[in-house]
Amino acid sequence: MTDENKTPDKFTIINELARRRGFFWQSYEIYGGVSGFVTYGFLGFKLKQSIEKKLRQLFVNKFGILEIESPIIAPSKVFEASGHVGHFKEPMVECLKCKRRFRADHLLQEFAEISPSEAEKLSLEEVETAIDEHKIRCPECEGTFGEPKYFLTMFKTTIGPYSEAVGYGRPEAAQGIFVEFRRLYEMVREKLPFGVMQIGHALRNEISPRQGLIRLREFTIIDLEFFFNPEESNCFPLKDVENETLPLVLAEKKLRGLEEIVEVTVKKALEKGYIKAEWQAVFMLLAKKLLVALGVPAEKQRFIEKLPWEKAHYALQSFDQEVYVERWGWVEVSGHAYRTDYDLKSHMQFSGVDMRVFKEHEKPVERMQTAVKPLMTKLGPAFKKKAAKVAEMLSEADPGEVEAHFKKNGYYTLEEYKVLPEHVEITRQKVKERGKRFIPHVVEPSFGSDRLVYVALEYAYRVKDGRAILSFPRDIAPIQAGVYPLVSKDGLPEKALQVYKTLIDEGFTVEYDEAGSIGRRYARADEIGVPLGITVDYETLKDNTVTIRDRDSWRQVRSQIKNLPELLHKYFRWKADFKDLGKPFEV
RNA sequence: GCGGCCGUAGUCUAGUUUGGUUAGGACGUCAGCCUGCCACGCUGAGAACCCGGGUUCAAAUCCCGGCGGCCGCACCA
Repeated sequence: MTDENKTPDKFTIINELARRRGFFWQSYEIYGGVSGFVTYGFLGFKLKQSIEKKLRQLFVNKFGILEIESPIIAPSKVFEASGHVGHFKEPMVECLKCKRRFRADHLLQEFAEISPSEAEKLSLEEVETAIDEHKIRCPECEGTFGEPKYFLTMFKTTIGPYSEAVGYGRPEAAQGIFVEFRRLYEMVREKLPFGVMQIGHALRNEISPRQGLIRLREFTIIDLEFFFNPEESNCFPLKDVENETLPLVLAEKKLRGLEEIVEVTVKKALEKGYIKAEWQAVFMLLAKKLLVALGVPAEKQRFIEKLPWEKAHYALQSFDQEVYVERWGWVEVSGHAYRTDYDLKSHMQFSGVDMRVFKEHEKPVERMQTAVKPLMTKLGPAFKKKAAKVAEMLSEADPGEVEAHFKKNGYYTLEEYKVLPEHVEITRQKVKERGKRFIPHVVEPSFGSDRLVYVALEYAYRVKDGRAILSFPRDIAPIQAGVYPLVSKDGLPEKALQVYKTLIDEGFTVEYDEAGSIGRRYARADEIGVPLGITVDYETLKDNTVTIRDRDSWRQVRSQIKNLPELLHKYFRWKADFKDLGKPFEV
């Protein structure tokens, strides 16, 4: 803490409030704390749950998206196939003089003109040799470099205590979906498009996580993988949203040094090719709506396109949804990547399991097929014991190619065997092709749950008469209502407790508080964002009415206790406004 | 990970320069009283020197290491 910065910024205030009131705090405090790990208290946990619930309302339920849960630890094969082992492990060199660190592969690209793909393949020894050969020095201070070392930002472990089997903590939940694709596709009865979502923890062993909920080593990721046929335009929700706008910052503009936001409709973004996949545009718009529902106005959001070298290895095109926060400016809250068939294709190669789906043509397509049929009566005498092997190789060969060789040379060679036209019979037959097999494409909206919690907090925070208020949208508030006796005597607490129990039975999240003065109780509730305060006063004892107080306007209305459940249900479902909750009440 | 600044109850902080009483205050919390609508008041209680080592008769204070925080650099697939 330095003296110059006496006025704390919102990040500091939110973190302090979060710790004091139990939203979240750094984990393992009794052992000095470990950076990059956070524990949510009761309120933070509830808030996070409400946010995830909101996302389910907007995305998941509407499109029949399946939600699953898969393990955090995966065998190394999974992340080798996904490309993460290759991309999370980078050779680094440190300048012995100024201690700055550089990506060794980047240095080689820049100063030794080694292509990125070649640089990636080099071993540590080769990297060291190449640096020596090209006499590469520190670009900052001309110092010499120490030995190159890998840094790996995935958490590594062994599966089984005595085992050498390497496992990794997942850096994203997406792979848990891709590896199960066959089964999931069966579960939706083999129909495209469909989506699968997973909310769960992910691990990234960050070098220096120092931004509270914004950058954690263990965090909650929301990965939604949406599978579709790239050749078929059946993005059914598109028409509902095509005239709504997205704030985009395009890569081509960024390249020219402009970070200007262009506000374009979904329709235009697709027509102009700004966004390459229809589903991606739809999810981006839904992501914008989600953030609005969490209290972040549209003008504090933007979608910034990643430049080719900024993109993840799996993405054809990707946008980061960013929210403006006070301390850091634009901060990513979700990523929208067009992953194409990258992941499924890769798992198909590594596992040998067919990840393709079959799509039936509307009408079977008929076409002529050439086949090369070995004539064993001729092959036998010609190749003796090797005849069977030759026959097998022939059946695997491309018939068109065999035929062409016969025409051109009069024979076809298979390894050391020379096959003559009389050894085989070439047939042509009509085949009906009923459909085709292809690998579905994927667009992926991926949210950082913890970042959503943080921006919801920052945007809910305001100060009124010197008091902190968290003005959460009513449906994400961790506690929905507080019930208070006006004074803690004359039977008011007993009556208030009755009201409290009634509301609990109705399924509301309610707190009861009788400590201190009524003003203090309102203040305490405002600070954790309780939208409604229900106060039992002396009138209540006469006519069973209570006052209801609005957190944001501090106005009050008066209503019958027996009507509370219905009124509150309507209010929290946005079917009623505060003024509809009762008759205006002035003290 | 590097450099700079820093670490005292839940929070903010006095004390550290110059080692020496029972580590002081405010807010919050809890209990009791009070309280007829926005942190009222009174009484009381609980609660702290980041961790480890060293120097010293004596360490919150000086030294070293670790952990953590803020800022900058690097990193953020």
